[in-house]
Amino acid sequence: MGRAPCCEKMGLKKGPWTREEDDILMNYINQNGHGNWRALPKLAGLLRCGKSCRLRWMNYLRPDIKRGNFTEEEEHSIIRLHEELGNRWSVIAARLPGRTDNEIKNVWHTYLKKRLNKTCRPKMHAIDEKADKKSETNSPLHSSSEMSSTDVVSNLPEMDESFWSEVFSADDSKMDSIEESNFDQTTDKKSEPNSPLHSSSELSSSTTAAAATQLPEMDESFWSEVFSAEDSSVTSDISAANSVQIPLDVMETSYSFDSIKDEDDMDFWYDLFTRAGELIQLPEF
DNA sequence: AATTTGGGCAACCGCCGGCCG
DNA sequence: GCGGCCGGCGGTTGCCCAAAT
Repeated sequence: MGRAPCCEKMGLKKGPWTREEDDILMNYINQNGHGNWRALPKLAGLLRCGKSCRLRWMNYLRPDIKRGNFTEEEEHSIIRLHEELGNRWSVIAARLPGRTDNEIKNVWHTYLKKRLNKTCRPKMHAIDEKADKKSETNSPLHSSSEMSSTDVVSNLPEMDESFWSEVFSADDSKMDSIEESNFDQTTDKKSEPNSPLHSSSELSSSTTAAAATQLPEMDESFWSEVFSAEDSSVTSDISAANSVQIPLDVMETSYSFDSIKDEDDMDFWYDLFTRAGELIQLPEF
């Protein structure tokens, strides 16, 4: 390419826009349209490059931009669309009226991605471990325990975006079903009636898969509470049951790395995360 | 109260592809 | 077909501010 950066010329201002600059740009575009962005700043009397003007207009000054926090519905859409489209922020933005690609990108990187990672990482690792162990032994459950939980955490792989799609390939219909199922991601996941582990089958597997794309806030203390309190009612509830269905609130809200004690635990985690929504046999605790 | 840390967000940078002469 | 211009896009940076220490 070799084309010089548009702002290379000296004398062009960079950095945050002032109110006065905003007014000038807005007034000019309202009266004349933006036309040629490169020529615009000169015509409007701004000491900015055209690119900067365009960005300011597109991301901030346009009258049709919706300001303020993203709604739950918008967040769901972003997660779903990102799964479907990847990092094509402009395409995603086009499907969210009033939202800019930059805004969506920011929301993704600062908020939604972390939520996905928080929930997904232990599962990834569990699956990784499972694969490793399967390559070493045919036994899916063996008790050798050379890897500490510290190692487990330090060896966590980076999450690949495609992984999420592979594991929870939630499509639109699934998203619809979750919406219809009155799944309330705003609810505190530890609160009743969404008990941490229960034996009913209220939640379909498609619902679970879809909900995995919604990922509400995680309460990291939850699993510690479940697994560390030997005499807790929750633990005894688990022990008393032959099988459970892993409910959404468990999938989404809870784990603690500290609760991963050994490789048997890892196997449990593997089952937990890969068979959520199914009726599963409980391991021995 | 002062300092550090981390999150949120606006803006910048470099690359790409389409258009046009 | 080629090269330059331009708009658009996605990744990244850096500032600001609030929360934590």
